[in-house]
Order: sequence, then structure tokens, then C-alpha cells
Amino acid sequence: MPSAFNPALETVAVIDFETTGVSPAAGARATEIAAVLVHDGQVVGHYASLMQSGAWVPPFIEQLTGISNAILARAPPAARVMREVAAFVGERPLVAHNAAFDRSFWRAELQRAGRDAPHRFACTMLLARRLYPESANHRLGTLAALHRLPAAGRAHRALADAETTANLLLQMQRDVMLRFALTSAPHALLAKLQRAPRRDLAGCVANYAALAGEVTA
DNA sequence: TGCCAGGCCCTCTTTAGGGCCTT
Repeated sequence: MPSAFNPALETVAVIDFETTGVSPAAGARATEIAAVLVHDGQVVGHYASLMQSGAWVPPFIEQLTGISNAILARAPPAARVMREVAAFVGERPLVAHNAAFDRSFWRAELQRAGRDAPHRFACTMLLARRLYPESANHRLGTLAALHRLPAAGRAHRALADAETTANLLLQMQRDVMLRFALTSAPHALLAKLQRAPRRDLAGCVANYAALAGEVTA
């Protein structure tokens, strides 16, 4: 039975950081990263690791994530972890929930590790605001509950949140296909939709479909 | 020891302000 997704759909990497704060520009550092590879409608691989940057973990963050200074003392160096995860994702497009946040740490930590960060990002939060305006809010946990996504483990840990985001991405692919009668919902289309005027998603899909006729039903 | 930001979007807007979302 043929897959409902385009076999040519590129693999994307869904990432999630745990950090000591909200801004690398203000001195916050990453404490954990996870990357989940998604291809043809399913998760096909993952990477996850704590990382030791030497940064101090505030009590609020320890309570939120369960990641303590004592745990990080035994973690591998941040630069080594970032080089490993960069090799794992390669040049694939990246996806994150509130991607502006993860993009800032991705760039900052890779720069510290001596690696370029040219990756394209897509944001499940921006897309969810357009696809699910009826949701009470667009936090990852709320959207996971709304769609009854599979439980992925403790929230606010990198791998669990990356897996939840990956499942949300797959849910949105299915919903876009259903809503707009498409046979596939490639990453490039979702990336366009996340920037589309909220009241003209159908117009954005039509324009995209006209340029890439293979996605239409 | 323990603070901190920024991109995006909406509207009471656009020469701005404030809320959301991430840790």
C-alpha cells in the first residue's frame, strides 16, 4: 500500500534545547539537546545528550527540567556534543517549537564549538497559530493534549519535547493534507504556511500547489 | 550568587505597545 506522504519528502530534524535561561546573548547556555529525524511520516532516528558548558543552573531551571548542576558535572563537554549533533542532522532543515528560541542557541553553541550553522528553520508554534486558532494557547503541552499526541516522557526534557514536537509536526502535515485536499504536505509547504497571512492559508496553498503541481490531489 | 531576551503577531496599529512562547 503506497504511503500517504510524498516519497520524495526530505528528511527534517526536529530539535529541542534545555538551557539555563532564555537568551544566549544574556549569558544562558544549553544544558541538553535532542534531535529527532522525521521522514515520510515517521520518526526514523534520534540523538540526545546532556552537555557541560560550565554554566550554573538556577534553581528554577532545575525544578523545571530536573537537570541539576550535579548531573551536568558528569556530562560531556558542550562543544563535543554540539559537533556530534551537527554531524547527526547534517544539512537537513530544522524544526522546533518557537524556533526563534532554539535557533538562537543552535547558532550560539555551534559557534562556540567552531561549526557553521547555516540551517533553515521552521516553527511549529507559528504554524499551529495558523492551523489551530481555536486552541486556548499554542504551548507545546497544550497542543499535544489538544491532539492527544503520544506521551513522550517528561516534559521539559529535550528528547521528550523533541518527540512531541515531531508528533505535532506529523499531525499538522496530516491536517494540511485533509484541509486542503493534498496528497502530501512537504516541509517547504509548511515553511510557507507558517509565514502566510492567517486569513489566506488557502491562497498560500494554491500558490504553492501551482508551482509544485505534484502536491495537489 | 543568580540575574537576563527576542522574534512574531494582533490591534485600542503602522512615527507603538503589549502579549505569547521558549528555558
